[in-house]
Amino acid sequence: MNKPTLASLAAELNVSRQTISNVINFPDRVRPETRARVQEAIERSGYRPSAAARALRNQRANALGLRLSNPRNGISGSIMDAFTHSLVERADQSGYRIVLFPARTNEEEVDKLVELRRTLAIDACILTDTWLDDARPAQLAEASVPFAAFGRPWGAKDHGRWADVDGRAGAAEAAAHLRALGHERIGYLGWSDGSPVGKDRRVGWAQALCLSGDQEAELAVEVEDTVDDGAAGMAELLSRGATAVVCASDTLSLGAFTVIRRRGGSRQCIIGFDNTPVARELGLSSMAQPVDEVAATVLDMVLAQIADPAVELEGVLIAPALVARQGSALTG
Amino acid sequence: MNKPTLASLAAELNVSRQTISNVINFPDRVRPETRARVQEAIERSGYRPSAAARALRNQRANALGLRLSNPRNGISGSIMDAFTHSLVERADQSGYRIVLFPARTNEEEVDKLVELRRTLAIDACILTDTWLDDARPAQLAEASVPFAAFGRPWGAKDHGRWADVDGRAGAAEAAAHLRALGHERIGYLGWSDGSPVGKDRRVGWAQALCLSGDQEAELAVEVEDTVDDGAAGMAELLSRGATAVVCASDTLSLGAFTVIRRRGGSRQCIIGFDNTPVARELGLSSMAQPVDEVAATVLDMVLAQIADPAVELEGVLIAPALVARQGSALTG
DNA sequence: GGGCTGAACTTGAACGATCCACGGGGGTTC
DNA sequence: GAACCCCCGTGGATCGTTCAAGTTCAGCCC
Repeated sequence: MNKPTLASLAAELNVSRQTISNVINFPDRVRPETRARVQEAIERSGYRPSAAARALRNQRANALGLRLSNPRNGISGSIMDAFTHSLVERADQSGYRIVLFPARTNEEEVDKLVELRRTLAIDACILTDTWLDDARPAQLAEASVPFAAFGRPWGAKDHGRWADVDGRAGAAEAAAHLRALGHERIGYLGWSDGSPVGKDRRVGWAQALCLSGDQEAELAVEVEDTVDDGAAGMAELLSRGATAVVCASDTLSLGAFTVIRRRGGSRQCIIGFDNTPVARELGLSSMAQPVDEVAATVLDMVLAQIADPAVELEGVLIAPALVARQGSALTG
Repeated sequence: MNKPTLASLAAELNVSRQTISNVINFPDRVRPETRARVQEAIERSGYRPSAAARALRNQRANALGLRLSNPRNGISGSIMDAFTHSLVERADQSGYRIVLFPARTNEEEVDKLVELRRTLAIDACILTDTWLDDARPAQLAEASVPFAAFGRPWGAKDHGRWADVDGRAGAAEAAAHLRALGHERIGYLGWSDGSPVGKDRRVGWAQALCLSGDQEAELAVEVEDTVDDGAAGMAELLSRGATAVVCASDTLSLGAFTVIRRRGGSRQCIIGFDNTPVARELGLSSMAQPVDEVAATVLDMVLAQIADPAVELEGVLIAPALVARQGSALTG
């Protein structure tokens, strides 16, 4: 009834611990008939190698750290949720577990990561929500904690260990789609927080439409990321003659939608960002972030670093995909 | 530059490993001046005890397993998100980490939990999304994996290791609130999936209003948990003379809202469930689930079991709280 | 037949923290 | 002053796995 160990199994089978270890880790080092005998015993006894003992001996935890980010700004929180899902699933397939931990600030996050790494609780980590001049990559590199980030090193020195969504290309595609629908004055409804992500999306929209500086200033409105502000911004854009809009988030596109709807317009003139459940439920078009590809990429990056700490990597940009919707009979 | 260990620190300080270990784990066993000297050295060198070595020696991982539940049904996914947040934060304060893992089915979840437990990767686990005749509690008990569940053992034998939200009380409070606002025909917009959670909420609504069987049948409409179905259900309820509605979810209440709004009604006659970001953004009232208390309770329960595997526990019901909103100037 | 090779398996020694039995010094008690 | 206890601290053994260095033995060649 006690947990079987290498030693107890070995005694029972009259072979050495090492032979059993080899059957598990290097099967071809063992003669086929011995291997079969050992494997049978493993199955029968339900033996599982102790992760703790392995971690101690190999100096490797087979785990990755992930900060549980702060409750997200409203509706758009679900991107991180989806990203976490992909990451956990793919990590699992590579034999890695994800360890969650809380942190209120970036400093606390780095402290905890370094601590987790020292204590052999994780081998590497994944960063999210990178910001202008984010200090975390440099600090982690300093402490030689392998990492990869979902998000560019905006402004900071390029460390190459990141994957990000190409917001510029996404906004450009959205704008082009609206133009293909026949719209000639297409507005941009963005964030006033000065975030690099927001600026990037705005540039994509302006470039796709080949706008002059004056035109861009006229057709872009930047507000806080709330439904109310989105509605107010949309009203403003309509008054400036826009007939369609590219939004920096689904929160804003929801606000825009409330205005369009009241005036009897079609929801097809709005394209949001992130393809959240709300957009799906309301039949609003949105740019879907390729979180699965991003998760796969950052995972590959940390695994590569674990295998070879000196490996050189290069950042990767992945374009989002337009999910065009036409609403539903009832709520249309 | 190498990682300090107990042995290396001990050699440097001319004390034994045990003394340092005592300073960390049982400070009062060591003379104050020795303690101070050791603590200083710990700070200076940045020494951290190896979690792997500890786990091996103590047969305890200081970690809890949590299945990353499947992408949730639309808008309401955020409850689990909030619950996870609370859990991670509180576990951290007790020195426990949360290990995420994916599972497609309940069987796979149990298998992985038993495996994680065997390999000493976790000490216990948290279950969520309990369902009618859920087999997981019995299976985990069988494998002697300590656990606690967010959700009652609907239908199954009461194992006592759970905390849940009292949906019945919540729906009753919502109904009473609407009546206090002067409504006399208050409908219920619920799920057609036959879920025990949904039935429970419906019972709360009916009891609070002292409805007869006929009245209940007339004023309750059950549909799928989508915005469109919610809108259709609300239209039906209005045609039956209802002037207000208690909804089983914010998804449904959003659907109901689209109908009420089109007819120029006030959003105050709608109360949803889960207090999701969408409800907040749109100024809709909703019953907020006390996820923080639930997380605290289940955490206490697993810690108690880790300390004493034979401990007897009793399930806990916690009432949700009404968050009354009145909309905003713009979207009102 | 001596020596070499390689396959198949065994053995001892880590990894780093904690438990346990014990030792030496100092004080108390009879 | 001898027996006893308490406090502080020591060193060995232990948790379960894997690495590195053996050992054994069959097969082969000159």
